[in-house]
Amino acid sequence: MISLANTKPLKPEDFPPEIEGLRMTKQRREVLAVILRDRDHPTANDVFLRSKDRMPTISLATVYNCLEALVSHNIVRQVNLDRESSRYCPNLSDHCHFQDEESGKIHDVVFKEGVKLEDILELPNGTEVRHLEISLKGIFGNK
Amino acid sequence: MISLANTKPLKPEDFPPEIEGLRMTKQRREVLAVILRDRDHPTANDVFLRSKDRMPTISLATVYNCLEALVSHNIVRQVNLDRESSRYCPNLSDHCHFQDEESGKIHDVVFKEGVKLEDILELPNGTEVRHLEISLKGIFGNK
DNA sequence: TTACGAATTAGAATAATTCCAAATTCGCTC
DNA sequence: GAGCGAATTTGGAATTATTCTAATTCGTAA
Repeated sequence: MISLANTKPLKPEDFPPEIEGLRMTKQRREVLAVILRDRDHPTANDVFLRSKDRMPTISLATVYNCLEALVSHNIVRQVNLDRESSRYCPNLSDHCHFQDEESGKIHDVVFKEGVKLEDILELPNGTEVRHLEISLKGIFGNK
Repeated sequence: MISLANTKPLKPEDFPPEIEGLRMTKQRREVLAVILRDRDHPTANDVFLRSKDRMPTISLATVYNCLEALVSHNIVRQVNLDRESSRYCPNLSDHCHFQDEESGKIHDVVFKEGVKLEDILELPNGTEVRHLEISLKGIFGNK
């Protein structure tokens, strides 16, 4: 899997014609560019509003379509915290999310070196973990 | 904090007049009884349908009210998986949730003895974790 | 350039949850 | 037990995020 996590394409035009088997249309480029530019875990509506700057005709439905395409092709990750709207994250590496209750900001948090799931959870034999989501809330320390 | 996790009150009438500072009304008793009886992580609507058996006049709005009262008084726990409706769980001890992708069933999973958050996550100094939610999906092993 | 399947669009539809205002019930005090 | 203010319940309307639908447009390949 290629990772766009650390690339900084300034323009949607910079994307290749296809990523992870997904054909990159104008709208998908724009949506992806927004998510890679502002790494602040925007909601679908945030992405919609920001995309409209460069592409005033884009519709909210298209943003949802694009997000769903990007997520199902493992190009961006969908993040669900509580019952709030889904957020989108270009960081594909294993990590979890910490929502600061004062600022509302969401921080990526990584596992300590060498931590494995089997070491921390009591899982019955034969269990196959396909998805894992860890979310935290509280006060996030010194930045 | 008292724990109702292992009690098995057969009748709502068995509850004391007040739990965790929350006055137990007829409806709150009924809702709590349902959650303690069938420990299958029901949704608000599930609770509503089941409550109607004993209390045909209860309304969905009341079920939501009762659930919110029970949750905010730490009598039951609200569980959010993905974008699905919230589910409710009488197990207040530290645990996480595993949704089996074949059966749809939700299993409680506990941490291994002695595991502490600080040991597994890279959290900046001064971080105060107030809520933690871990959810897993995949195939749940033997039993 | 034409044709075809895929993608986009606007708006309607859906589903979970919350809000609201009226009716009821509760816990007290007399 | 009657009266009273506060809390709770109720049904229905409102809200919000998301999905669906049907019509249009786009992109590519012949």
